[in-house]
Amino acid sequence: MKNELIKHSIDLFVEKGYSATSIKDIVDTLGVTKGSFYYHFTSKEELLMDIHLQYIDELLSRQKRIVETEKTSRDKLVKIVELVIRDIEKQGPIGRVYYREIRHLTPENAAIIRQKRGEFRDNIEQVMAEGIENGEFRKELQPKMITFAILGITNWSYQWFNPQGELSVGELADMYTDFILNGVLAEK
Amino acid sequence: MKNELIKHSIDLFVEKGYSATSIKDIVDTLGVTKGSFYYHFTSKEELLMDIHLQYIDELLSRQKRIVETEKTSRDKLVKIVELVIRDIEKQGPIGRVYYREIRHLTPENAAIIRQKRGEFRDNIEQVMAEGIENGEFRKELQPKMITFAILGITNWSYQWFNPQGELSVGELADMYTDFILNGVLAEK
Amino acid sequence: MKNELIKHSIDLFVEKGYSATSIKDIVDTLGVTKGSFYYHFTSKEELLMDIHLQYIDELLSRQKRIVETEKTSRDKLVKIVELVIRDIEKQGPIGRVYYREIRHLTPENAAIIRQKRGEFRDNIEQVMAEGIENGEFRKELQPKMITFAILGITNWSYQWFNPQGELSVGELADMYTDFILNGVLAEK
Amino acid sequence: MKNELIKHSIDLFVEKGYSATSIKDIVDTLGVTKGSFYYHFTSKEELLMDIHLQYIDELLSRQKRIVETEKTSRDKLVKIVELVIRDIEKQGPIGRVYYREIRHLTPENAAIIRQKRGEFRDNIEQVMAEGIENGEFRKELQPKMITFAILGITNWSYQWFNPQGELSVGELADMYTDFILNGVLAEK
DNA sequence: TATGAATGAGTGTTCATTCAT
DNA sequence: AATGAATGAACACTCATTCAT
Repeated sequence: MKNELIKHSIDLFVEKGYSATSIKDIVDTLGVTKGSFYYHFTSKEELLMDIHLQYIDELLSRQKRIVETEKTSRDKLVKIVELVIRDIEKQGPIGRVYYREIRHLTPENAAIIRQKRGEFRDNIEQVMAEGIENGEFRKELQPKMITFAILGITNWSYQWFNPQGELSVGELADMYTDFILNGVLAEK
Repeated sequence: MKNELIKHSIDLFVEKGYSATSIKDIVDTLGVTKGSFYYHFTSKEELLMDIHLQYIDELLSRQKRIVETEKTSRDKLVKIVELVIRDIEKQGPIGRVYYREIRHLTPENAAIIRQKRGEFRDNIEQVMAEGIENGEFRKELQPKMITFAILGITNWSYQWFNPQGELSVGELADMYTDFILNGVLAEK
Repeated sequence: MKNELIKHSIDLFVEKGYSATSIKDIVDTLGVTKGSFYYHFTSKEELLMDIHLQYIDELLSRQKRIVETEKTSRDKLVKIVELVIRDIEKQGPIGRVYYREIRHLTPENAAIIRQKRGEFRDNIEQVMAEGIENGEFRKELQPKMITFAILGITNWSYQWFNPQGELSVGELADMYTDFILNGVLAEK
Repeated sequence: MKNELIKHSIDLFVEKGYSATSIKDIVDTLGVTKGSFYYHFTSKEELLMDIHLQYIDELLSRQKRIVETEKTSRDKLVKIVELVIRDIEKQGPIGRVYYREIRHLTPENAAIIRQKRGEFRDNIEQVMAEGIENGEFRKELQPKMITFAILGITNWSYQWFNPQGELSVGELADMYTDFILNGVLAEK
């Protein structure tokens, strides 16, 4: 039930936004009552926090595995980009909620999520820094700014990319890793 | 007065989001009454539409001038990226409202804005296509996808970049044009 | 201008009711502004009072002439019924406002109108009483109740009768005077 | 609770009219909150529709029984008049709301009510037509117009008759059936 | 005469939340 | 684990009225 509630509320949050989605909207799609919702969640915000946590925690753990497994900075970067892009299909629309509704969390909860987001970003930044250091990436790059640029490319895809369209997530991932590598790889 | 209302509401929409900002919030910051708001706007949504129109129309007209003035595809691309990045400082926080709140427009109004967004994107796409054709840009690039990547980089900056921070908009623009050019320019 | 305002507001009051008609509705149909309305009327209620007064005063004066002019009770009654029925066409929809919106007058103004309504009713009642006394009408009738019955027949016509329909006001008046006379005239 | 709300709102609608009665007025008389009102009704108009339906449905079903039970046209007519007049006391002031506030229903709902009103009128018309055919009523009568006259007499009573006054509903009913019969019965 | 801008109280309605059952 | 009823604060919006110009 709790998972059902989460699943349906994500769809609604994507479609109408968190503020514009009422508890009634959520429970109506499941045919249960509001009281039932409040048995499983103490507040609407707790639900939102659950969604955020679930998403970022999975992303972080998979990112960690990549960093530990891959050898070269180049491969680490490629795999992380692929992770985020391919997730558009797998995790579905949750990503859009994730980037948009953080301001509706309480300051404390927002801080927790921001910290985890920071971790994810820091991990990319570190890959960049290592790559620059070991000569894989160009020396002039500023790891922090390039990280934001990469996140911009990938996150923005959640806004416009349709996995059911003419391009598959795989093709999009290939295209973008290619583009990014061209921007960062040192000339041979 | 109408302009004052627009200005203050942008700040509030940035901070709390459109749905979470009440008309009362807006008029209170100006010390006027709700009745006054409704003298100038027929609805909250009209205000949001005004904000969207004002923003995209200015962007479009400046983009048009760039495309007409600059000679090479490279310069066109550089200037457009600069236009968007430097706007973070000039137009201030309005950009964040622009990308986030479109779903609160009526379908008709949203369609109008989406069409103008499409124009802006199409213009970049055309610059890419021209550059590829005349040999300035790499042959393998897909104009459409690269355009989305560029928009991802620039738009995402509205989410995190602080013009009062250690980096100026000018420096960020330089960095990003450099990164993008590296990704698209054909080897010499 | 004042007369224009009265004329258009009657139409709106008929259509939507007094409460549901706003000053804005009224002035919009004339293309003027609210300030203009308040130059001519001190309040919305004053307008309503004007409408009531105009209507009842004309009715009363015409009724008075009938009572003074006609000889028999029967003719007095017939002419009064005709007066009210034929007015559906002449005065148009004002009658419907008259009977419906009196409760939106201030108590003082409502009292004035009710008193004039009372006069109109009393005059009919007196015709009935005279007719009974002089043997024209049946002895068993109670003037007061019959008066209300007659007013019911005539006033109700304002609710359903369409002067542009298959029946003319003249025909309706004939039919109803006939029906009423059958109910009240003493057998010969 | 729902019934309580209906009961109290009828009183207020009678007194001040539908438009001039606010939800707050209604719930304040019961000491509950607006939220509670909206738990039971989806809108103010739904409440108005409920009132209309409740009234006309009962009237129609009782009218139907009369038409099926009574033998002569005369008796049918007498019983129907009595039904409406006696209802002033039983159903109380609801009748006044019924005839006055129909224009505040949505067009769809108004159509439903108007159709039921039409049925009630048609049933009387048919009694008239039968009575004329079988010789009980005068040949010259036009069933439709006489029906409106009868409805005028009875409905108007809702506006002025006070069941607690000097006359009882029974006496009023007798008086009016007598008056109407005099107007319609064929001479013997 | 008329306007345009503003007011402030009020309207119908929504909604997150509570709680006895 | 879930319901049905209720709350109360908030919301977008309306409107009669005022008033300087």
